Amino acid sequence: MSDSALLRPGAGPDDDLVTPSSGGPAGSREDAAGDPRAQAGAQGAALAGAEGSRPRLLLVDGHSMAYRAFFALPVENFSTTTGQVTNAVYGFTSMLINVLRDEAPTHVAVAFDVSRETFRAQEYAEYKAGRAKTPAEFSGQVGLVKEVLAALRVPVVEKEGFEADDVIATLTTQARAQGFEVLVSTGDRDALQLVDDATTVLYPRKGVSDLVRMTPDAVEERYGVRPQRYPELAALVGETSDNLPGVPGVGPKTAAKWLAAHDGLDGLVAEVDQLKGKAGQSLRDHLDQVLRNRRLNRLVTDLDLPVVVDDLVVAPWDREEVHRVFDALEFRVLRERLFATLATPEPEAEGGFSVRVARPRGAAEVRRWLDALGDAAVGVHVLGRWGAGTGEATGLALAAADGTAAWFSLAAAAGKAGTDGEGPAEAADGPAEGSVLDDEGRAVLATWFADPGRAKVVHDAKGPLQALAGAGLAVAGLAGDTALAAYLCRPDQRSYDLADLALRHLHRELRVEEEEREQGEEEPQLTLDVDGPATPEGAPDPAPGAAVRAAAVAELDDVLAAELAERGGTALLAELELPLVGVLARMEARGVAADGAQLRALEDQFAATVEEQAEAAYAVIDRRVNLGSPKQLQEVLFEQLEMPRTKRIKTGWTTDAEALADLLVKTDGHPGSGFLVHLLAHRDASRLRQTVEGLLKTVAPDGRIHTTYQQTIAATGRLSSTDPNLQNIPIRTEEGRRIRRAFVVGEGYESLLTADYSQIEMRIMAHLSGDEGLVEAFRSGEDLHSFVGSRVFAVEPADVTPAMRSKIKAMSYGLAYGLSAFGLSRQLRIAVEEARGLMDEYFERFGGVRDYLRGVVDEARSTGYTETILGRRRYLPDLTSDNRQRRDMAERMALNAPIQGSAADVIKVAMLGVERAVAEQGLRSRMLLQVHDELVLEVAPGERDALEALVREQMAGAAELSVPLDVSVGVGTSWHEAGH
DNA sequence: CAGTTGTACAG
DNA sequence: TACTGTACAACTGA
Repeated sequence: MSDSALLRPGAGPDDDLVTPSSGGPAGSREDAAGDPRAQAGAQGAALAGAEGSRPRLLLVDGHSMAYRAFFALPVENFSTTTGQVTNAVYGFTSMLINVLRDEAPTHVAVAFDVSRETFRAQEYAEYKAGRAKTPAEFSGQVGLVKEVLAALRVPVVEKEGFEADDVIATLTTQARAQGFEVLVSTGDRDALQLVDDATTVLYPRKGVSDLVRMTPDAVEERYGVRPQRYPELAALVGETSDNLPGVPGVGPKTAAKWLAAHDGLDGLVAEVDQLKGKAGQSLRDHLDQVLRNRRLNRLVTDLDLPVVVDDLVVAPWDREEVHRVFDALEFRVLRERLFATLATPEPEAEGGFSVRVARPRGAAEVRRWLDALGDAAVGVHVLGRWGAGTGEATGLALAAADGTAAWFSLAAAAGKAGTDGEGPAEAADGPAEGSVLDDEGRAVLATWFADPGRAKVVHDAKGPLQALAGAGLAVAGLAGDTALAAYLCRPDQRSYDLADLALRHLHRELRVEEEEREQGEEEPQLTLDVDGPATPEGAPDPAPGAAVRAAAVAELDDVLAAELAERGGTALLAELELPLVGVLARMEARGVAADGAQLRALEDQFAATVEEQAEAAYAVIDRRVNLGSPKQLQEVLFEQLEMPRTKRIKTGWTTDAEALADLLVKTDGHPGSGFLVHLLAHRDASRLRQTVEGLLKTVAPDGRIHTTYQQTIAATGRLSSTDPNLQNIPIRTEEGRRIRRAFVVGEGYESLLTADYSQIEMRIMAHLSGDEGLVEAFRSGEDLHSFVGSRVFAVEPADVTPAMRSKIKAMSYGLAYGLSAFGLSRQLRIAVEEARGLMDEYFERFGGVRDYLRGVVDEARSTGYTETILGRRRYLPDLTSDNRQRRDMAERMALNAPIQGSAADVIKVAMLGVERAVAEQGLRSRMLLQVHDELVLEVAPGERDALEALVREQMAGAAELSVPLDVSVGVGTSWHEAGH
């Protein structure tokens, strides 16, 4: 196997590549996909068609089909947000899924060419020469095709020195001998020589979705010869794609006629002298070339391959890997199609959960049950709903990892349940009142929940905690959160769904495998499945499903804690993220007061401006269009008004504000420039109106806006804010700032206080890089950008002009984002050369920064991850991608992640400190909002000075850096006034 | 009706 | 060809 490779997904060197072995305990490996048990027994069952019928082998020429797809699908419609072009992968994958579905093969493989150094090129140096160089955008996709195949567990077969066709011919020959039916999917006509009664070539007619079945009759109809004769015909006619010239003056018609008349090429050659006319002479002149063509297009059928046909049994695909790969490629629809059209193999799941559900209701029962729990953390799963800072719980399950579980019905508000967040939407406990926890039982449960010594583990705890609080159950002792743990392990994931985690880390489906009643329980209507028979009252019994989830959480907690420990994240979870859960829950619950009247007045005003500007714009172009439609705007600007084209985007030319401003400068005096002015004004007002309307919709009955913080979204460790997003309230324009004025101090409080870190990212960069100049800049207390500017431009700090300062500012911040000279030149609207000069000068003066930035990428490349000051990791596998776009993107992420992430660490520490100190000092003031480097607090009467001191101390002291953490504080009756 | 695209706001 | 997010309207396609 030294000169060939059989590539299989996630296979380490020890793996038997072809026949997954069985045995080995679950969890014995880190990688769920590699768990042999997960696959055992499922072989062939997933995709196979009618069992017992003739076996069918599907062979695909990977290179050929992907290449077809590359030219069939427009590049501009297929690329990821990171810029990776995916048209070939998409087309190939789509084709593969269709063929697997339609043909239901029992065996499958994809063959690839290994290199151009084939025996054919050795015989004929011009073989395949003259082909346009493979576009780089295509080459980069071959690896991705292989990733998809790995995820689908479709074996890839290659043989050094041979083409995919030879591999296919060899496998076809073997399979036919074993009585297989064979399907060959390729865009290479050489494969037509393989066609016979048992072998069909699926040849792409147009693109890759439309495949023609080339049977012997179809070949004959199309080319006039039987399939075995096809290569003889091709030898005569030539094959331009392989740079094999044919006999001049001889086309397929003549060639077919000759072959028929002389019983093939051998006969034709023997009788070549008898041929008449120009064509005959031409053949005689080119006979050597024809014979060479025939040698070259003869496929090799006896290669020594590392696999035999029996190894190619269709295997269940790797669900986790499919998610990962399809996510990365942003193939949402395709993934849906995969799961919808090809029965999911469920390979990773080896079963569900066994639970024994008790239903204690009275105090004694509850106490006895709780006491019976060991010391291990207890999984908690809450049913109910939550969001925007509040919630109500209708029931909850507690479970130990061994499946011992209890269900507690809190069904006070039955009937309208449905959850916000991860829990299943289920009605409140259906059964009669008797099953609801009684008041004394509830009190016992409340005591247990409030006991910090009783460890609880919850999945995505913030919402459930709010729901429990709504039910009078305050929770202390949150010892784990499986969503947070998973996030810290792999912060780039799209979601941390409990079912997915259970599958990935426990290799089990989130379902009830078996439920036993607890000893002494008399509960006749238990059902075995959440979706199973309904209880007499008509509602499904929520207990088993909740119990399973609680048990899964308890079990997952152990596994994830171990994984997190390996990644050095234990303290980060226990000391930062977990304590923060409660802090965020309280901040959400508090909300921030909104001045409704002011918001409504703004809404009217912005709406009026929108109206005016729209009318004015229509007047210029003499018609009404939808100014919010980029498509219609393009028509107006570039066709009707014939303005110069802007930057290209997928759907034409951009109409974004930056481009329009450029256009305005260029077209000053142009009859349509008035349109631009009104359009821009319309955009601004319309955006502001939207923002205000959005905010108004979220004002709660208490007159406050309660955002929801997401703790597991941003890959760098930042929080995010949704519904509404309070982290992007306008501030840069005067109009926008008026919205901030509508965020006001609430009743019973005297003011709002904002406290923000100044230049925290630059300070972190100074700390991490240790650059002496930058460190000195911060220690000097001088204005940062003036200080840096004075060094870069070699002038006194006082002589740094505003223009110089703003250039420096842009550059300093850009550096942390991986800014290029090109990017800087665009940002500053200066020449690339000038930008490059600026950067060179900058790095000359602050060489430590350059060394640091370089080093951080190098280290990430070798370790696979970046790290923040608190050890928060971000894994960036694309750093070693052979695709430049992806690699560059990953490098910029690597530059930015430690800086942005460390800043996130720092403010999170500060938040814990502020919350704790406020409590310790017995202040009534409270923290309301976090905006990445800023905290907003509501000041209780008389506490202003104490609060300011406390906040400054906690924020400045949140980390020990080599430069001071400067905090600026402002106070006022609105967010705007408190700002600075 | 769900998903994608373009635009725009924040740090 | 600057990182991290969220929201919205328009458009697209199953």
